[in-house]
Amino acid sequence: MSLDTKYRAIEIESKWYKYWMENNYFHSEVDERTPYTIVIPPPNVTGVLHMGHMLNNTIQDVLIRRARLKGFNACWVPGTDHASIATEAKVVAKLKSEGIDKSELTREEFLEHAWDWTHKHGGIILEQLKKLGASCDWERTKFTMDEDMSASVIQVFINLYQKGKIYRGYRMVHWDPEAKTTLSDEEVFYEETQGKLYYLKYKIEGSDEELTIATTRPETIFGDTAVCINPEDERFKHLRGKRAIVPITNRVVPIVEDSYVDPEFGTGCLKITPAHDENDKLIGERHQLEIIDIFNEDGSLNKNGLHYEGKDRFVVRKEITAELTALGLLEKIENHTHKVGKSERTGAVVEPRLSHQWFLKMKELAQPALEAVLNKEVNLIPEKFINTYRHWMENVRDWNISRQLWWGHQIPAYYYGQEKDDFVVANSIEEALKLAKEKTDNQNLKETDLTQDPDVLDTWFSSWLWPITVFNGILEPDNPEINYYYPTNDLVTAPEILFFWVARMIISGYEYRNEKPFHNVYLTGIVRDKMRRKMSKSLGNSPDPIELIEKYGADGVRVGMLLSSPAGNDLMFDKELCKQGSGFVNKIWNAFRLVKGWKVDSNKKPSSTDSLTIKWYENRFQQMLVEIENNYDKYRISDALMSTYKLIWDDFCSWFLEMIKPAYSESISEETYLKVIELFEANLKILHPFVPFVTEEIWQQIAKRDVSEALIISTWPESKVYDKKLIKDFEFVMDVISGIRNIRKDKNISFKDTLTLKIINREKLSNQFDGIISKLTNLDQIDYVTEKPKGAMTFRVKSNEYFIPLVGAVNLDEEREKLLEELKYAEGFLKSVQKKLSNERFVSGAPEKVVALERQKEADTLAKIETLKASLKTLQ
RNA sequence: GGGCGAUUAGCUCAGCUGGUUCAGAGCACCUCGUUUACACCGAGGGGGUCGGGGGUUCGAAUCCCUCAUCGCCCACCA
Repeated sequence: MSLDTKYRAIEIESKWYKYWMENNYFHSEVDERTPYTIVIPPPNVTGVLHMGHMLNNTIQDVLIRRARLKGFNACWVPGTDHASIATEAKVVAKLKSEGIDKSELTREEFLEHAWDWTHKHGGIILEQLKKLGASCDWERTKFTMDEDMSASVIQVFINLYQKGKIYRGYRMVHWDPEAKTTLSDEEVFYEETQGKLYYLKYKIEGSDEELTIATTRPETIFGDTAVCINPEDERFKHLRGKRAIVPITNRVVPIVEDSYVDPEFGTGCLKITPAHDENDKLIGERHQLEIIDIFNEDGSLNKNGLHYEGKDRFVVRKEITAELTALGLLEKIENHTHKVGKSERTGAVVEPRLSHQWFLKMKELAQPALEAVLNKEVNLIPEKFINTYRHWMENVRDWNISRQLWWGHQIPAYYYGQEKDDFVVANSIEEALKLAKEKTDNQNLKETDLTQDPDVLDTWFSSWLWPITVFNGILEPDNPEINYYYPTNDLVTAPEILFFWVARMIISGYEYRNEKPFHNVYLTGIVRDKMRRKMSKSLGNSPDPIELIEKYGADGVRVGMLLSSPAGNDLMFDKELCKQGSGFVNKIWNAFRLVKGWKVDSNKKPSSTDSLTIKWYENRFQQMLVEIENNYDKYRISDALMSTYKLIWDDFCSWFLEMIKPAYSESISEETYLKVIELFEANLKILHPFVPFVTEEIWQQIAKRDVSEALIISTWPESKVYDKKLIKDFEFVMDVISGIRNIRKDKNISFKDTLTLKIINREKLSNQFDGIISKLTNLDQIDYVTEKPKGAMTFRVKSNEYFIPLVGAVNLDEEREKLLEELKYAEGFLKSVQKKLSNERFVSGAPEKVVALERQKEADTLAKIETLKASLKTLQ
């Protein structure tokens, strides 16, 4: 049976994934082993896989597979997030396309549609993760709106309310007029926008004087309740205590003084619209100004907008300009670039809006979470994020947790009256009724007198509990699962959600478990295209991950993703990387094909060179293993991969297999063969986290394995001390081989023609390597000599000289030229070393070790120069 | 406006507390190659005054200052 030259990823990958699933290797139960836990950053339930997920989950899978091999009870909990705004927006859009408006539906009807949508599209992303090879414990799959998850969220809300951490406030919030909901600060992004500065004239009451005010938003004049000047500003001194007339509305408003006003900007006076600007609101509070809200929920003007009622804010901005011009109240318009806040979800320009919202007090809660990161209780990788984290946590503001949506966890507050405080917080209407009766002392209250707050909680208010709730640690804080798996080990996520999510999980961890949620946070970079643009659907520059997998194989894509993604650095993704990845997989496959094709002879005794070669690779493997482990320990996953890659490609394939493989039509001794297989298996183990499929395939082809012997659950190689001297000797040998190959190349001598090698062995390198050298360079003879032979090509390794006699092929001038060049370099080098050594201050100032090293260099170079000179002489 | 990190080969990046892992890796590039695992291969090779300038030091890619460019975070002046 012969194997394909090309590895066929698709069939093989689905075969093994199925096998792993059937045998439940991904599943974890509490047992006596040490746990190693990762909770997945739950993707949006109706989302599809993008490159960011690919990167993220590849890293998680590498970590979890390695932990599994290392004997930990590895548990990777998957799941999805209900993604309140994003999902609701999708459902609304879908309904709209069917001609249904959300406002026509009752809450219940809408939710039914939303659940339909969720069931239809939910979980697609998890199926895609399976294609990538993600070894999640699928039995543990969680959804943030599962019954127990929801109950946990509600319980936490009630608990925080009872602790006085949650309050209801009338605050200026970011309003998304398209989604008709509040946004948190984090959900708003600011974009540099070319806008205009409108100079409006306000008449002064009882005079002909006009006051010009610059504004970017002329449509908000309907909400103006004051005009403000700086008290220090001499120009407006005479206006103190007077009143101004707002254009169009002709409302008379006071002129107030506040140091907030920058006399340098615009005209030095400001119109105050407390309902629609955070700063204006603060000024309004200081001067007890009236608040006039002029907008509807969708960003159109309400009745306060007079004849503009019902028109969109941007339409009004245009039209009002015309009206103001007609009235002669528009002095001028200037271009003005400023940053405009937009909704991350819908892209709509955010409207500051006053409304009743629920808030979580953050200052105190954040304290332990801040300390945990500062004292490395929780490690951020890379560390550069600690600073940003600290900055944010020290300036944390109260968290607006209510959203004017239906899809999500409905806030468990029940209103029984019109007054501000006429509500109770409870986890059921029955309990709410009981509490309301107690609070009001009114035993006649009925359930129908109560209305639950229509708002739902911010999505992050459920995901901030994720590491706890996936193990049911809120409802049953002492259950064996949470006690065993929590705190989790590593969290792998994007730096963009460091504050949204990571910081808040740390906060809730300390609040509810009195313990961090994870030891380490690995922050990946953003996946960008070659032009450094963030990969996004709208730009259309993101490849479809599934297509990539189909083209390059999951193993290939995994390697491609990891080849260039140091923690915290953005990844410039290029399909070429996947090509390199699949090339690597193919290389491994072909190495197996080679070994598999050998004729094995049980009667043959292993040669001494074979034994030596095996000994070398065993030691080299150990040396590289140290490096690989080291990279993992520092979470340098790309480096760990690169070290593994080089070990397999260079050391194992290019050197080891070439050294060990039997000559054409010859057989290999069984003992040697078994050793090679053993080493191959060790390779497979360390490769497995990166390329799980091809390694399992080869593993299973090497021998018939029963279910308890699959590679995925085998054991990571043990670290042993290794022989450095042997490795050094082999490096030397490799240099010799390269030297011979160079001569073949220079002289255009085919590999088929044998050569004779003569050696002046000053380094006393053992002749036990001769077999290896002649095998890889096709020598017919090796002679140890003391005199340089005539008419030979030559090269040196350290002070050893190697000669290959070639009749008529040696060009003496060329040789001399080369030698002279080498000599020149050596002499220059010597000069620089000696200069250093003759510097009194170097010798006395530098550490002894360094000086000794320089002296060694000097001696070595001197010896080399001698050799070169001797060689030159023989050339004369 | 405030803070943080960057700038090393054509590209993506390593270079820890200043001195043989000090100028590196992978890819790309160029040359050569039907050596019977692999052209998703093999053997070679070119390529950087470590962003500019200054300083500290016997010695700087590495420490300090300064300028330039880029990126991120936070706040936001109408």
